[in-house]
Amino acid sequence: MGHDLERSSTIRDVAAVSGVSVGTVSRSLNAPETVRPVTLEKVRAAIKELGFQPDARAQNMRRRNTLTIGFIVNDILNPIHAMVFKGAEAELRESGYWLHLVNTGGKARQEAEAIDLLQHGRVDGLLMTINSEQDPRCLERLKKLRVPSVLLDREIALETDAVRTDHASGMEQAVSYLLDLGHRRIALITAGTEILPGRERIRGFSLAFSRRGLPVPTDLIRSQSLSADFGFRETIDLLRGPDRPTALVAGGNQLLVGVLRAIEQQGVSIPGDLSLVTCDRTDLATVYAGSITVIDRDIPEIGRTAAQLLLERINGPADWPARCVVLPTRLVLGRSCAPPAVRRAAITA
Amino acid sequence: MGHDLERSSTIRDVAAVSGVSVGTVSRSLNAPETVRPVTLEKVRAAIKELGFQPDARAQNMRRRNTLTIGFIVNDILNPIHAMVFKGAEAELRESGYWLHLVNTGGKARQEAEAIDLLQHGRVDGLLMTINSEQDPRCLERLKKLRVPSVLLDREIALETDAVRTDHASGMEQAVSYLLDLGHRRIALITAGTEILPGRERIRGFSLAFSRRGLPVPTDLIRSQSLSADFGFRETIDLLRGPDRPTALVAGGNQLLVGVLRAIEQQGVSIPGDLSLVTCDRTDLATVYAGSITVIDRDIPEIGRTAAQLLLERINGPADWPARCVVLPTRLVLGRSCAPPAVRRAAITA
DNA sequence: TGAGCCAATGAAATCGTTTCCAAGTTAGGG
DNA sequence: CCCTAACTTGGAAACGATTTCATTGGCTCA
Repeated sequence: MGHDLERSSTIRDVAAVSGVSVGTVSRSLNAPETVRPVTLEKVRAAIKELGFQPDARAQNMRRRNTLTIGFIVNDILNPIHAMVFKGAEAELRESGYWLHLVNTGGKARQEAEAIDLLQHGRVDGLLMTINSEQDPRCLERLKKLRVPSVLLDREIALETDAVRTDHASGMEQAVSYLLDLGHRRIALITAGTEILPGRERIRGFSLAFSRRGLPVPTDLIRSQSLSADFGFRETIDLLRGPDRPTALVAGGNQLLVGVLRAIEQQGVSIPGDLSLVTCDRTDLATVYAGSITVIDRDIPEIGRTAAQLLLERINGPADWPARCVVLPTRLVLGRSCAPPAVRRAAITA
Repeated sequence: MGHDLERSSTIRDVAAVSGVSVGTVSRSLNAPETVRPVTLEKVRAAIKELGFQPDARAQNMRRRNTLTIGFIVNDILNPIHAMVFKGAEAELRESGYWLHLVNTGGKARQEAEAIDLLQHGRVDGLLMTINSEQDPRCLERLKKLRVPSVLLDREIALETDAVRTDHASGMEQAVSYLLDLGHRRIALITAGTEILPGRERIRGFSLAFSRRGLPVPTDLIRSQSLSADFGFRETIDLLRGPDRPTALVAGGNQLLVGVLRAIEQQGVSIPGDLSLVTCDRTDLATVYAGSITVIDRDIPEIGRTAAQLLLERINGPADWPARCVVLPTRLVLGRSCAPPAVRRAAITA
């Protein structure tokens, strides 16, 4: 390996070799237009000869920044988060930033800890999908945050820049589509109301019914978690229950995994026995049953937008008011929806 | 937001408040057993009063490390990479390290650039899945790498620590299983031979045939890329071709996406018309057709192992010889394989 | 030819820690 | 009671860059 064997050269070595002062070397690097061409040439020759590259640690120290952004996320395995990350990274790398990725597993303690540790000179800014919107420990940390930050698809009781998605409209549109097809027993499985997407999706779901003067099938709303396990459990329960739904909306891409597992296990045919809508166009959603109807959104755009907000906040004046960008959704039809079959349950209703 | 409004307190402020020298404050933090209990108490009180936390930039500067590891990867959206990341992160965070995640998109230029820029004090070590095993630019960079590094599932012409997977055995086992079922026209779609997994999978594939004295169906080997698009194209081609295969191995998890897309499009039934085996247990693989038979491996373990190798390298003597750990695979049966249907092609054969 | 100005450069301070060294303090043994 | 050894502590020198300030030198213009 041989790393660390010979000390790497410093700006002082370059100065010595090129016969100028360290200040001049520094200026040659950071403001070459202020140094005489002939001097610049000497310095550059020395730099090349020594293979010099400035030490990032020393630069961070002196410049009082790190060109690093912290990206705090529940689970990078979730393709949504990975796509947001990619969007943000593409944007930030252009401005010379690196990303610290921190996986919290959604646990409040880990989240609080991450926020804490990333302070004090480790990062210049933060992009985060905090799951514990109400957790007092996290809120306290966030309140005394000393670096700019952007919150992704979450809402907290603080003035913070944020990028959100209009989940409510998307859900309303999807449910309206199902209602148009003739469905009434429509089920929704989604996150708990402690996080924004859960609240918004339930709001959109209910709105679609109430706008038409129809009663909201509250017995079919299962709102607790975004995990595949929860999706599996609730789908089984819904399929086994009396007066079972004719349509189901998986309100989360991980939930879909559980929902489909249950559907496979129960031998339910899509869209014959059950119409299915999901959120976010993942591989699974595009492949299964020849493609599932999906409430789609431009995920990388979330990351890009967040990155832009953050950069503006970092470079702009500190006293700007907090901004919140809400991105749209659109319904992309697949082959997973059809009018409900006329079944006993439907007739007796 | 109010960031950066008041300068945060330094170790000097703490020293002033507690009435001791900066050296003592530093020792209170880093070697509390060497400072008198009563002094320690004073210092701790001052720290609490001021809300002091040491500046990471200055620590990095002085200690000549950053407690940061670079993780260079093709595409974090690939669940395999995300899982490896999680495994590595869990391990490294325990030792106090953070991870810089860099997405290269697999382009040699980006990879070379990432290696370059992460040098010189930005990270203490590197975990990477370099795609351009042969790219001269990358090789050159890697050769003069000044930080410890571990290569993931790749092979380069350099002495480097590495973690690999025994793809060949896994593939041989899978193909043997298909041969046992009676298949002879078995197709393989996988990466090009410029990267290790491609070479190894083809080797294992061929081995299974030759061990039984059977001719290797080289016309059914499609080795070029791990992308979904390639999987789609080649599957369509294989299905349309004369004497079409009765079994197919998707040699890569992203390839599977394309393979399934083609299968859905062509209305092929699994396992009725075609037996299917894939690599790595992704959501798609566990859900589709009630679960696909898979050449499985413990992915997080790759990350954990790599992290351990790296930590040992960082803390150990610099002149250890390079080590290479090869992790095993195992075949997990799903519902995607069956004996081949007796078709015209099979009869004439 | 000399005053004045601008551009280019060198020297030194600085960023906030850690760490080395020397000095001061305490305790224990003779 | 003194001497030595072992603890504690303060002061100062790093770490490697950036940046300020002062100086030098070369020009221009009167």
